[in-house]
Amino acid sequence: MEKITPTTAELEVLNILWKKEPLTVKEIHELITTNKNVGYTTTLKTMQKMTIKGLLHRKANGKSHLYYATYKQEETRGRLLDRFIDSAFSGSASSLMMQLLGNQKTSKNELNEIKKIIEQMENESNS
Amino acid sequence: MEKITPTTAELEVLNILWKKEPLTVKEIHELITTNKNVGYTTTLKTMQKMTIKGLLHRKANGKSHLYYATYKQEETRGRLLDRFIDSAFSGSASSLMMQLLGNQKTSKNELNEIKKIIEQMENESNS
DNA sequence: TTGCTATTACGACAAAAGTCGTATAACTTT
DNA sequence: AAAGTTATACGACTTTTGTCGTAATAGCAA
Repeated sequence: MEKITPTTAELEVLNILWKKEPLTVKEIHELITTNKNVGYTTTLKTMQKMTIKGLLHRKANGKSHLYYATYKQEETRGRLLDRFIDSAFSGSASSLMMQLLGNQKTSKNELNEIKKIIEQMENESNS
Repeated sequence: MEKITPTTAELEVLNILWKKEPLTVKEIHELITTNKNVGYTTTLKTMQKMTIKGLLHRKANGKSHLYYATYKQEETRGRLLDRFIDSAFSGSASSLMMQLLGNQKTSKNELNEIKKIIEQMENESNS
């Protein structure tokens, strides 16, 4: 039962759906193929499997279906993050943070965003 | 050539090796089996595959071998983190940070540490 | 209502990841 | 040097992921 850990391909679908829900297979496939190059049935099959696993659910809509993400973005990402920290950072969240901040690929804008978030948290915890 | 992205099982080995290097298969296997339950040949095979891929290298040592990680912890973790941010957080590092701070209850001291590091980075990039 | 097209359903295959059994080889010990 | 022990080598099998071809179906158009 506890197995809400989508794969990479599944996350592509979810990330799209979390932005704008619901969507049809066709719509999602069009968005996916702006970056990547896969056949329509591949996307369809992925989504059908996700539905069976419980990651998605759907509603008939004329001849096609409208798909919804079952689990909220934050919940799923939290789970994935925990797993990732365990495997890649030996369970140390602060190691991950340091890595993130030290990473050259993190842009200055992102750093500013992060700084804002931290300041905000500090204010909250002071009150 | 560019493929330094270890799998979960491979990361277990690397995380051990990064702490205390070099080690034999036996030593690593003993450490792995404190948490998990796998056969000796499984660990051995994993490490042999890693050696072929270039993730590990080794040195004869009497009847056995001493293993070393080829890539530094920071480099590997950076690569993994980038990939993870892409797939799980649609490429947004600040989203990940927010998730991290929202999930884990980070202490005030740790927040200050992080803030310091960010300021330091900003100064460096301004110079 | 007959056919056309869009969509889904189903099955199959390939590659990647994880696991282990058995064989071989290399030291030790006697 | 023979026997025993310990480590490695190798191959095989299983599960998970990703991919797609082909068949069936449902709604629309003529």
